[in-house]
Amino acid sequence: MRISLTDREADVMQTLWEQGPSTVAEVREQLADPLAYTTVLTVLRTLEAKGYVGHEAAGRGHRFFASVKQQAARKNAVQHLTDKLFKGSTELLFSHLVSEKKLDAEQVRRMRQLLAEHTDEDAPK
Amino acid sequence: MRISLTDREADVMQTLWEQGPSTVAEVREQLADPLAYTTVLTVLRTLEAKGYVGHEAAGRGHRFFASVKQQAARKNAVQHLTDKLFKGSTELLFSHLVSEKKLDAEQVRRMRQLLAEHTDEDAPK
DNA sequence: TACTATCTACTAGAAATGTAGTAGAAGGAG
DNA sequence: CTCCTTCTACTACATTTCTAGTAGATAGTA
Repeated sequence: MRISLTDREADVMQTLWEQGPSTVAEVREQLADPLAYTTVLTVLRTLEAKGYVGHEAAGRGHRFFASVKQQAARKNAVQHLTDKLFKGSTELLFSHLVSEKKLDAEQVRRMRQLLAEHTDEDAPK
Repeated sequence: MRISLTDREADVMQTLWEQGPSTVAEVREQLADPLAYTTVLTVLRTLEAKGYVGHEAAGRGHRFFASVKQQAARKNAVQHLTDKLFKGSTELLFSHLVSEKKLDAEQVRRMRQLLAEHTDEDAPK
């Protein structure tokens, strides 16, 4: 499934992923920008229409929940970015991250660690 | 300067970065999707209005050129993605790349190489 | 039961995005 | 000089994104 989120939609999905199933009011409280109640509801409805969110009755109102995984959304977004600005090359993106971001020694260490783990999995011997 | 490109704008910028200053017709030829001549011109005008592109007279027509660096655009886009879907954490993005993308041994080797170079620069001793 | 707060459904409208047509200028071909 | 091609400027319009208002249902409260 292809997942494409607008900026605002990403904000809302983020709260659902982090907080779990939530009411409109709960999502609204979590958002950094002050939006009208109905605005949040509209975004949730859009997400539901796109199939990324579902809802169930909860007392007087509804409780919304993410129906796509955060990892899937991340994968799609990274792929999109890679295609559009890095000629489809993950390595190019990686190289950009390493050289452009000012990483301190500790960060580099952790990244090396991650890579090392991955290498071991792929090429155990 | 903050740089935000739409999908189509990114396509056009890509040809300008790769091919250098180009006429509308030249940009059009480079694009993967078959767009009307005027459509390409419109996108270029939009980019110019945003300040990402400039143009100079060239015979009967114009020659357009990128006035922002590809690296700057990449940086902006990566930052945006990181903020929206990775809680602002470059490390989280990195970790996603390493674990989600199926990297072969050779790719991992090159990435380690890149990191190693970076480590040396930052912490020579 | 009447009032008030809370919620959803429906509607609305500005701005951005994506694509393209039309008119008209200009230059080369015959 | 007239015609055809090429190119820009201006206009147009559907779709998506973003934000929010209004109407009406519902449920707790006095």
